[in-house]
Amino acid sequence: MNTEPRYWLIKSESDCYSIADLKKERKTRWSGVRNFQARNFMRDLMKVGDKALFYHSGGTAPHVAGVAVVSAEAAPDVTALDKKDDHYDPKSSKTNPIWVATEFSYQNTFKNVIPLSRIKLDPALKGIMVAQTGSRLSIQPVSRQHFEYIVKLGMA
DNA sequence: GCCAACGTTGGC
DNA sequence: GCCAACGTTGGC
Repeated sequence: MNTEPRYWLIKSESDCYSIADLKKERKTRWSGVRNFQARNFMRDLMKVGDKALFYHSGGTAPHVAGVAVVSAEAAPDVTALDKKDDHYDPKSSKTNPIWVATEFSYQNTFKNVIPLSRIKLDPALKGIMVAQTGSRLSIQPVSRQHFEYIVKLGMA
C-alpha cells in the first residue's frame, strides 16, 4: 500500500448540508455515503486528526468552503438501517451494516471560497482529483501540498 | 434541463 | 467474468 492519505476532500450539496450547518452543530456523522470506494476511505484510512476540505457541490459555482477535521473513526451508518431514511439500504443490517461513517468536526470557514473553476485553472493544483471531469467520488484523497495550498488561498 | 462520466446490476 | 442497460452524480 502507498502512503496513508492524511488529507481529504469531502463533498456535500450545500442546500443539503453546508459548512454553516457543521459550524452550528460543531460536529456531524458523515452518513449517507453509498459508494464503496468512498466508504473504504472512511473505514480503512481515515484517522482522527485527518483534515478535509469541505466542498459544496451543486449550485451555480461549486467550491471549497472550509476545513473539517476527523474527530471519530468510522462507525456503522445508522441511516442505512432506517426504513424511513432517504439513505436506507435493505442490504444492510445490524449484524452486517455495510455502510459506515466517520465523524467530522468543524474547523474553519474560508474567508474566500475557492471555486472549482479557479482550481481547474491553477497550475499549482494540476492533477487534483476534484478537477477531473466526471470525478463523482464524494470522498477523495488530497495531497498535502494541494491541501495546504487551497487552505492558504482560502484564508488569505 | 441536459448530458458526460462512471458505478452497479443482472443476464448470459 | 463479460458487458449492456440502467441509475446517479454533478458540472454546466
